[in-house]
Amino acid sequence: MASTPAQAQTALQPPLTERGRQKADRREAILTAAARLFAERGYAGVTIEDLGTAVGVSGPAVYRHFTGKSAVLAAILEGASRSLLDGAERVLAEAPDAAAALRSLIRFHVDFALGEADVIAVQDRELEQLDPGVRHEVRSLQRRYVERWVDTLAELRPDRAEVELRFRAHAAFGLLNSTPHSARTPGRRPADGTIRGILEEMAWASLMS
Amino acid sequence: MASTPAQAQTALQPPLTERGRQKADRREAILTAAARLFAERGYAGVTIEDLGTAVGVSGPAVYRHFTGKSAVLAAILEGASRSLLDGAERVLAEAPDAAAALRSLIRFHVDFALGEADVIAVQDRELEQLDPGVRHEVRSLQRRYVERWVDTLAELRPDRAEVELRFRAHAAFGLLNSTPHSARTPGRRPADGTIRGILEEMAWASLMS
DNA sequence: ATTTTCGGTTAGTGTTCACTAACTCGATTC
DNA sequence: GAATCGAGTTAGTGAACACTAACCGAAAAT
Repeated sequence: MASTPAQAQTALQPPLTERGRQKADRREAILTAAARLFAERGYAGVTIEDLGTAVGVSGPAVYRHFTGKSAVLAAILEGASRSLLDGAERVLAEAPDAAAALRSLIRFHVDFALGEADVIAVQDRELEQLDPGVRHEVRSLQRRYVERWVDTLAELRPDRAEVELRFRAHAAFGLLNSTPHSARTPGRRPADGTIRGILEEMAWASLMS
Repeated sequence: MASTPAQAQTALQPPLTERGRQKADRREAILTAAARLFAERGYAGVTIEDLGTAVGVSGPAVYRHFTGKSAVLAAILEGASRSLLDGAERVLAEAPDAAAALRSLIRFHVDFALGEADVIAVQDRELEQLDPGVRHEVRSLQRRYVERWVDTLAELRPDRAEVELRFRAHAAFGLLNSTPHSARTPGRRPADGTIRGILEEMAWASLMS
């Protein structure tokens, strides 16, 4: 998951002490383990005890890092949507034209979906489990991410209505986010390098068709 | 529990009596309501009491129709995967050539995804919650459905490896099944007729690119 | 007309689980 | 070196919930 988006949950000023660093590490470990477990068994199928055990502490120790189970989910989803938006903006800033921009957006999203498959699976499935406040925040970040795609698409296809472009972007996300799903099914897949190319090709073709 | 893999949903011999018909109706009502609720709040977020209330009875009456909560989910997912497979076979039997077959498969899947959005959402998300026996059965049905797509694609693109075609089919399902997801987000969408055309176009373009 | 069947009811029961309480002990601070 | 802090521990606690028990009354079977 990396990035630790902005301020979010890590203390405003992480004290540079030994204990402070270990605490930050453990927090990160919990988030990684939680993403994997939530992706595998669903948010409701994972207990606080499971989260602790997964990082070598037991049960209530998790409350030293998060105010509750839903806060863990919130941190994962908020981090993911923030990373996505940040990445899109970084990518767009460097693109010389709209065609290159779309190519880069697709490539970035493919990288994210393959690299953070657990997080993607959780984001797709457990949005409704969030507390209303955080859910609204995550939705807002996601909406802004989509708008970056729509703006880019609008440059390439000014003939199409914005609602259609938005709809197409969502469909493309469904396509690109399919790997975390099918990764769970035990079917054989092409090699990782090959997958990347296929996904990029399919996404481009579907969006520009 | 459950462990009624085969005959499952419709009774072996639906007795033509009054009570028998009412029972079948109620069973169907529970399944419909359950699909909607599971799609909205997730399998674990719905109680047996909720299921009863949704059809006007209360709580334990559901056990007169299903052996337990997981049996309700099993009936939904088994019914869905069976409908999909049956539909694909019906459609393929009538197609004059591979191109028409793929067009029909896509159209059929779009219809299903738009018509049974709740079921699709549940199938995507709650497969892991099934008891192992039923999960295996559903997986098997899904696999056979995918194979229909792969066989059709293989006729059209004999140059491509089967693993690639299978992977592309999965990605296309992600694209086509995105509407039940985005239906939940409150973004404005194109009219229903328009959606159909766009999805078909995108799916075709991505598969054949 | 009598008996049986069965879909419904309300009232438990046992378990699981998020979260809290009280305490421990090494690292940090003074 | 003494005082404090805070991340960890184990032992509850209370609520939610899947499922069972016991009963009821109308439809179905005899």
